[in-house]
Amino acid sequence: MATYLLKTEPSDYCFADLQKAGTCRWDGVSNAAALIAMRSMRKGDEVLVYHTGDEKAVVGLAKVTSDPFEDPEQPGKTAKGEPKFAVVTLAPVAAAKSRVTLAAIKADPRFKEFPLVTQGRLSVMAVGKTLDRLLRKMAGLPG
DNA sequence: GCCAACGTTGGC
DNA sequence: GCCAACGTTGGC
Repeated sequence: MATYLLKTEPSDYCFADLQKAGTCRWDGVSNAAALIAMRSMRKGDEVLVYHTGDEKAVVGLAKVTSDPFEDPEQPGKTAKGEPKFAVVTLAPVAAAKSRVTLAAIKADPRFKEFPLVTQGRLSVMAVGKTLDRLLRKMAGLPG
């Protein structure tokens, strides 16, 4: 089971909205690198939710409740037959007991190659096992 | 197919 | 509000 990190602008769609709704379809991803990560997700994977804007912190954990599928609003396949604009559905797992800020992540040398730091504009990325464990520990999230 | 111009994102 | 980074678009 893999873990990913998803960025969102909290004024647009925040972790609290997901907790309130109980489920959501994570769409709107159009960046090529981010879509590759979306397509590699599988049902049962987990995602750390990161808020950009004023918060700039990991705020919660959610579960991927579907395999990637075509965005009904933008259907289409890639040359490989994968969904062009891949989306998944999510369900909330837990809010972070302690939000892990971007500043804290940047201050820790173990994150120096983490895409959140090195590729500021990437909105969906896989999180390796080591950093996943570390982030969950820092956030007070279940492992 | 290359490259310049432009737009968008996100941190400061 | 500004600026840097980077992706995308459009002309050639």
